Amino acid sequence: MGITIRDVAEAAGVSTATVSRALRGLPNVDERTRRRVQQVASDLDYVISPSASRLASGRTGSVAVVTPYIARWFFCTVLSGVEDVLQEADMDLLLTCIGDHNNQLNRSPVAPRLRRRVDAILVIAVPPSDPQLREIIDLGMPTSTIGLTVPGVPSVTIDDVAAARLATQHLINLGHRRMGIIGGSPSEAPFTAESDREKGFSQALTAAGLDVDPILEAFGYFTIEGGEAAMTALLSQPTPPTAVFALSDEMAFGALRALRAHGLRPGVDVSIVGVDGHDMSEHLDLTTVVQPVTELGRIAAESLLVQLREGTPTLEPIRVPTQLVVRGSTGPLPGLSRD
Amino acid sequence: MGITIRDVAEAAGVSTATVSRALRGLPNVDERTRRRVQQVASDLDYVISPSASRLASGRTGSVAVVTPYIARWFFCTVLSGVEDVLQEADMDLLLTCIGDHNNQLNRSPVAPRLRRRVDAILVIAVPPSDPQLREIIDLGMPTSTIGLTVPGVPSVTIDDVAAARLATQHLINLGHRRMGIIGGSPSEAPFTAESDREKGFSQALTAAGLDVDPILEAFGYFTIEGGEAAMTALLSQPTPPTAVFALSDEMAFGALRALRAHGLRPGVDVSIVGVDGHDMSEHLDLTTVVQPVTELGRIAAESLLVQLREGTPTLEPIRVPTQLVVRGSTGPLPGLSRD
DNA sequence: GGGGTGGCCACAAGCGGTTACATGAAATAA
DNA sequence: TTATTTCATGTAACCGCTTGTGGCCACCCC
Repeated sequence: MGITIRDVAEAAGVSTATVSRALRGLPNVDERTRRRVQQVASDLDYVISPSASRLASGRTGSVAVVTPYIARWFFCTVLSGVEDVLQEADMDLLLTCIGDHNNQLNRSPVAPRLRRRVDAILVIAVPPSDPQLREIIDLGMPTSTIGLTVPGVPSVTIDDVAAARLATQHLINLGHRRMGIIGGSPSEAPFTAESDREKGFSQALTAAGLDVDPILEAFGYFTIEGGEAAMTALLSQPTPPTAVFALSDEMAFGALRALRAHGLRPGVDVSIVGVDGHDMSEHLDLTTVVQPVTELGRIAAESLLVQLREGTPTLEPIRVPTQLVVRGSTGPLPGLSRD
Repeated sequence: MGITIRDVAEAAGVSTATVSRALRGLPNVDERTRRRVQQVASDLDYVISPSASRLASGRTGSVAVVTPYIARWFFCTVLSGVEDVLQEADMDLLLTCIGDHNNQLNRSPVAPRLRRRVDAILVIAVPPSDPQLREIIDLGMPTSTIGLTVPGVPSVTIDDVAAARLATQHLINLGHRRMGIIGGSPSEAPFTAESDREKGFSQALTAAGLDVDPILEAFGYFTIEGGEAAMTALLSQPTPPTAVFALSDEMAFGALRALRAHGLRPGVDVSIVGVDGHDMSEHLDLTTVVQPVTELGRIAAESLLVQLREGTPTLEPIRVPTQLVVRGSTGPLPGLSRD
């Protein structure tokens, strides 16, 4: 039922080899021949068979995106940037989830789902210690990571340490001294972002001559509910923090909610700052360090395409700048004289 | 560099045909032979070449998901359900965006991105009048839609009319009489959900003997900002509504924000109800009609797989039940005597 | 014991492209 | 003029799997 390259060749009066070259824009084809072939192909409504092309050439023309979550803001936003670039480049995007997506364990080997099916792989924000990540890297094909850095593998991230410092310094500048932090999870399989942001927090405090009080750290597991619980825990301290740095906006949303539940006003009684630039942060009036997430995906996809074309990976991690956006959830230390 | 079926055949002392049948679980293979082949294949770390298999069999083993947006709650949540099922079924998921994703126009033909590359297509919530949707249907391959219904094409949706009735009836039951609605956009290319929900709204009002006042309809374009603007417009009426039905949770979020900006308390001064069951709705204390979005994707994928296996599409639309979840954003008509 | 009847398997012809190599003509150099 | 490139195109051997056809053998039934 399908038109084949042979039909086009016949109709154009050339060999299939010429049709192949003409349609793919290869050199050594007479311009008039090329145009004739293109015309015939489009008249016949010819569509190349990807399977045949892939089999013969060894290239698949597709890129896999591997992610631990699909239905979470950061991940689907990255994905959307990636999709945009890949579509532009006429590449297929093969999407696959690993890890415990949707709270279900999914630890089946990922390599068989990828081998021989794609030319390159893009991995979004999994913990560097993830065994499935190892599998992927061991496949030895062009790979790039987004939101995490693995030595020897190209990556695109923000400078998480700097972002956290920025957020924390903002709180320090507002006069806060007793600073809390809402982390991801207690050390097991941390994301790169997680440990780096904690590091930045500590650095900023230390630089300002402040102590890092481990009692003021709670864990929110990067969810809203978790953030709420963490904030509640912090508020139940004998001397609660006056300002809290949440490692992600979603946890900060939960924290805001906990504040409200305690009758405390964000930015007045307690300040909260997040990291992400989540869509909702503006609407919840959250101060946050914005990272250009769509761009992260776009840049990673683009650099991967370059790598595919040139064969030379960009090994130095690509760092994308962030920006502090001050909103109502942060304010001066209560009782601080400002007149 | 890759191990081929020939290597396996040699090592197992059988023909490639037998290897092919053995590994795919086809009948007419001796159990002992099958086991031997499987053993050899796994010893050799053999991975079948999808391109070759596709070329020879004509089946691609992949399903396309076509969506107008990736980074929006409804769409990525559906996608995650779809991915889950497809992965389980060992099918590749080819993701492609159409329409104006990320506010950029993208009206390039979608058929060439799909033809010969997938066995079936899943389309998420595009307007039924979308020309790209026509293209897809005209491809004539197994197709199913999620969140919209096209005559003759299998679909999975909620009963949008009923959902809207449910929401509206809830407001009526609370004593509200002057009801506003935040719609998508003024009539041009409406989503199925859009027109159906408007219909349900009208039905409920009419059934309660109330008028549908066109002045109390504003448009929010399914975004938070749009919802906020729409609510602001409604509030500027000489006689603003006491309760508003928003066609989506995201628009309802915007409406809540507009209320707050006007110093009005949701559920006390003005009631707001949405549709979706968005992740954030609980945290924003929004009353909403919850639709099981992940399930929508899951069910659609499953029925598509059945169709692929049996060859018989389920033509009657599959309707998934919804549920009204009452939260703080709706309350009795202000001034209504309740003692 | 001859003619089914199945079960298991090998043979080999595709599937629809890509690409190394060959060819021949025109252009250029010697 | 002849030898040498250069360019456009054709030839044909794959790429690695699937599947229709047919062979062989064991078993069964009259």
